[in-house]
Amino acid sequence: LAAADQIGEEFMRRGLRLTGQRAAVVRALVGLSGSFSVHELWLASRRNAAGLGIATVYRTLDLLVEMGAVQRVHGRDNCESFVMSQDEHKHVVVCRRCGATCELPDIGCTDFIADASRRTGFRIDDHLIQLAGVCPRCEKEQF
Amino acid sequence: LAAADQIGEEFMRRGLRLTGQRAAVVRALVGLSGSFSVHELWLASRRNAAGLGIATVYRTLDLLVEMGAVQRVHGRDNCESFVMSQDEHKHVVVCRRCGATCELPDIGCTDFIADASRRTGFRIDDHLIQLAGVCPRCEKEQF
DNA sequence: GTAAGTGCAAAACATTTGCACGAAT
DNA sequence: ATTCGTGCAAATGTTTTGCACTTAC
Repeated sequence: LAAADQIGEEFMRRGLRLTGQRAAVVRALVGLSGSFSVHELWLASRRNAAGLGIATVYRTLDLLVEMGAVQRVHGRDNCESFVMSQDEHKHVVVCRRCGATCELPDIGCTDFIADASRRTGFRIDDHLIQLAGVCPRCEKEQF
Repeated sequence: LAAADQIGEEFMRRGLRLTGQRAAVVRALVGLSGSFSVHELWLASRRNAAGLGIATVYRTLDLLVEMGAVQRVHGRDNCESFVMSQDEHKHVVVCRRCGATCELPDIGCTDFIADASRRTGFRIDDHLIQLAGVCPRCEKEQF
């Protein structure tokens, strides 16, 4: 996919080496649909690079988050999932059943945030908005 | 505080015993302003109950979350903070500097969520909205 | 050639659990 | 009395780190 190449270039741009292991993680990343755990990403990456250590996945994931290619998904309790983020900063809807995700533009929540700022007096400069539910496909497949 | 008593009653109502340790945790809880970690709650609770084990704090915190008296606070990365929640389900604004929190009513985000549902086709039944910024007090205290 | 990256194993944490003892009803 | 709750310590699971070895540049 083109997305993988784009991320690869971003590594270079930042003066980071695009090693075989990092490329393997990135290729696995774009192959995974929806949200995933570190462990899942590790398993998927290993198919592209035998013997890949999980520590490398953690280290690469840190970089990917830092460069905005991946973002953390927060559940009501657990927060150990991630998703690839197509663009800059988007909100995400996660399917509680299959983990599928869908992104949403910022537009629409600005009023809400401005109002919150007005009510509380806080200077609000960051927000975490994540919706959860059931995706159309799972909805159709009955229970 | 009255809040502590109210939570104490909720324990009884659920057929749970209001032990000295649980009361100590609750008293510490209402004393803490803003968000706190498990460890911080443990330290504060110990002042009310010497020798209190951290396992008990974890267990009590689970109950408090279950009964809606406390909710988890999600940061962009770490998710190990909690806040006391006055009412049912509210959104929270957290001060990145001092951890102070302020709650917001659901009203205002319903349009946004309805729109998200329309756009994505998901049946959305849960949402996590947490804003971050700087509180008025910290803002005044310069840098 | 050299700095950056990797795998491995150990360490560091955070959280949960089993169990014998103590406390509340 | 009997059940429920607690402390302790061990177990668990996850993430980080130190270090010798390797690799991309």
